[in-house]
Amino acid sequence: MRTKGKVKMKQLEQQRRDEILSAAIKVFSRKGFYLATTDAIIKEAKIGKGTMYRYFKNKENLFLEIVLAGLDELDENIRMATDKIKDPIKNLEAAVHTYLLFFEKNPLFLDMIVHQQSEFKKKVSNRYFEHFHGNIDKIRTIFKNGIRKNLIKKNIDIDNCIWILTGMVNGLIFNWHADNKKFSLTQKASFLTETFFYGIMSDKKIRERA
Amino acid sequence: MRTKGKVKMKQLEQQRRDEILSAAIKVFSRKGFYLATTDAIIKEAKIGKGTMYRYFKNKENLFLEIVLAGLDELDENIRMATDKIKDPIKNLEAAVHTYLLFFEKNPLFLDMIVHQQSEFKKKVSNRYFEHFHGNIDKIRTIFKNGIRKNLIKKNIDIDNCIWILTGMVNGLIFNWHADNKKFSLTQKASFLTETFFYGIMSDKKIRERA
Amino acid sequence: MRTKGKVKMKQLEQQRRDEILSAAIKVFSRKGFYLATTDAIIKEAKIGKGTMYRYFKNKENLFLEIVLAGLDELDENIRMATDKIKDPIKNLEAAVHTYLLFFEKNPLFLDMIVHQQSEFKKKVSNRYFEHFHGNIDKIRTIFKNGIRKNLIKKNIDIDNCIWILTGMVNGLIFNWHADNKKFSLTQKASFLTETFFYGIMSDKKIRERA
Amino acid sequence: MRTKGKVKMKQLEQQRRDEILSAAIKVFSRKGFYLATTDAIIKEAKIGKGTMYRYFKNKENLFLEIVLAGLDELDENIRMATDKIKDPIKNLEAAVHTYLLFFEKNPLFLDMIVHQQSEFKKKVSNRYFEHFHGNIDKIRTIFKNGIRKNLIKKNIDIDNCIWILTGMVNGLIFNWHADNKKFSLTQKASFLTETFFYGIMSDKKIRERA
DNA sequence: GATGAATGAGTCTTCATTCAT
DNA sequence: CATGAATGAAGACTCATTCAT
Repeated sequence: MRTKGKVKMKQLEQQRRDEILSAAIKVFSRKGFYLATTDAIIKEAKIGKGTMYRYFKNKENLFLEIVLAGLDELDENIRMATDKIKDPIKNLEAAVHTYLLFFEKNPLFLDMIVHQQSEFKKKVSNRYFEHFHGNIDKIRTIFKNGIRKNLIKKNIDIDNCIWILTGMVNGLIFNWHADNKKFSLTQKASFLTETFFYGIMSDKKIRERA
Repeated sequence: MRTKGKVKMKQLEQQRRDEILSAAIKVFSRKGFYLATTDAIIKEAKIGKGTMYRYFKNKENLFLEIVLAGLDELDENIRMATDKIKDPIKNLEAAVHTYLLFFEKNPLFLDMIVHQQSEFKKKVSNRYFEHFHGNIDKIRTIFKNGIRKNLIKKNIDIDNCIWILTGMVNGLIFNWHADNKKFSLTQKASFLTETFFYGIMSDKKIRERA
Repeated sequence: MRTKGKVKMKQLEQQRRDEILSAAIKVFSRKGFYLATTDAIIKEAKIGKGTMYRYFKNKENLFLEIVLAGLDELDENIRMATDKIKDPIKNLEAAVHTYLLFFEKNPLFLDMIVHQQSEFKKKVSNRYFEHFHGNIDKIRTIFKNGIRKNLIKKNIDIDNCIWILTGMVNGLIFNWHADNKKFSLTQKASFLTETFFYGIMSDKKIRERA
Repeated sequence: MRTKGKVKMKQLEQQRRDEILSAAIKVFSRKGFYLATTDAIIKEAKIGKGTMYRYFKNKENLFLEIVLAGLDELDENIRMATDKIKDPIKNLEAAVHTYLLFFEKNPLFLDMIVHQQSEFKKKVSNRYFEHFHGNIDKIRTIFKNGIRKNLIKKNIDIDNCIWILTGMVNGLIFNWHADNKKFSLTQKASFLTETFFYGIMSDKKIRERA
């Protein structure tokens, strides 16, 4: 009985915690950390100011807990998805799929991490993608030429190619930044394009496939 | 005469502008937008508060001008580097190289865009890269297996492979986010790994190379 | 029976009250009124928040009750100690002794009344007693001179003298403050030193003693 | 010219500082440290919130500066008043007089240090001085008896005596508290009354005076 | 044109008090 | 009756922006 009561309490507390976390994710993803106000969070969670501080030490901790919990879940998802797969290729495929799936299923989580500010961001990113889209047309033309000249696979989806290539490049930069710029970006450039063009598979494997 | 005077003024003004921009880049890259104070910027630029507001409407505008000027320069660099190159493959290679070179030469610019906060960021990113590095060991093992089984090119640099793969994945996600999540992430997954493994080149081209 | 039950309840209630008071004294004396939190008090008393508010209207009342109870006890002690003593001198001596004894036995009670804050207080009082102790050395020298010149009793304890003198002065000020500054401080100055030097006894009494 | 300008600026700054200090003294003395709000202080000083924080790091620092400046002034006053006085008795008399004069001239300063809260304090101190005044009548009677029995000087002002005695006692307690209760209160009791009754002067000096 | 003192709206955070369980 | 989760009023402090000199 007593145990039950305690469990019930814990459940209620856990539920309340989750409600706050859920509200915080919404607000953080909409506004980013700095523009998200505690007022907005408690209003979203429909609780009083003090309640938020009962469950979380402060705004920063609340944010951190969300991020860390997300990363833990992502870890666990990948671990489970790849645990039993012996074939290295399939293992990587599964990991990549799970990783992407996580962000697809938790779009707010990604927003939270990347977001800076709604209005502010728009101004930057609008202009940023003006820039990108302008170039993308050029890149598209280049790919078309490559295909026409039979350099590139015929039935390939050009837009996919572009996503992948720009993803590779931006991702490399992001990794470089996150790794405190320890390696040289440009030294990786040729390897990057080499991989993009020819992949990483061995000749034998390629021949087998053919 | 008057024109000359005006030009001189303009030059001085331009110089003053550049000094402020330079100071702002330093501060923004160190602290991120929200933790960078106007006080820190004017102190770095050795000017008065009012002067900053003579040259830039407000803090946000100052930040935007830096970003947009950077993007313009990047655009121009790529345009110049690729202008005369007809071969699509070489064109892409040049573009990628120039793109990476820009961020390598302007590390503060990247910091400015990505940065959140020194201490705060550390807490998130430490944990974030714990997560990453833990997984990277696993991935490394997988690659070794792939090489041992003659699935993957023998002399490949595994760490480069990992940088490229994680870069592809994170970059795809970043593009997806920046593009307002219009496409499905997981639907790109198989194409991503396919490209990573086999590249985008046509069989003919591959044979020629061989 | 019912009466007995009630009495029992009353006893329990009284005991509970005393426990709360005792806990509150500890916390108030450690932290002072404003920095003492109700949380700290109920934790010290090992009771719930609501219970405290059952027994005391609010934090202020709890504090007041402690002070007033203390003063009542002090009154009672003095009354009992002096009740039967007819000789005015001895009566005063007994009263003073009892008064001092009370604070000596209830150091927390004094802390409660005087305390401001731990850290904060330290900053003030450190500096305050720097000031005092610096002067005390000077005063000590003066007393030594007085003794050497046979102005002051030979076997007197100089430090005691200083305690008494500074006590007289600070106490006068404290009384003046507590009495809403109705009298003139400096007009009391000469009477103060006169008393300190020659006491209040009549010449006859002094001669008798000699 | 430039020097003058700078001096003028410094003067203006100093003046502004003094205005804030003056306003803060008023508010702190009325309300005590904890109940004094920064809002009340800036309202009293007729300045904006930020201005206060331009001149003082925070509320605590503002308070401390006032106290420490007061103590420094007090020190200096005493030093000047006693500097040239060789006679130990007269030196002490001068010091006591100057000390009391300082608090008489700066009643708000004393309030600031001693104050706790307006309304709150009243409740305590009303009751506290009920207690005192009740006893004071008793003490007055005792003194009258002492005079009637020719134990105490005939023309003495009884109320002065009481002020001095209670001042001695409370002051001793205050010193004891401030000195972290290192000595025994009651052991000082007999010395206290002895001094109160007979003073500290040598027999020779007393005889001379007679 | 340059300066930096002044401003006050806007934030986070605390804590006494209440009241449903 | 006891409890402690919930509340929100209140307060300290920051910092982008303005404007008199």
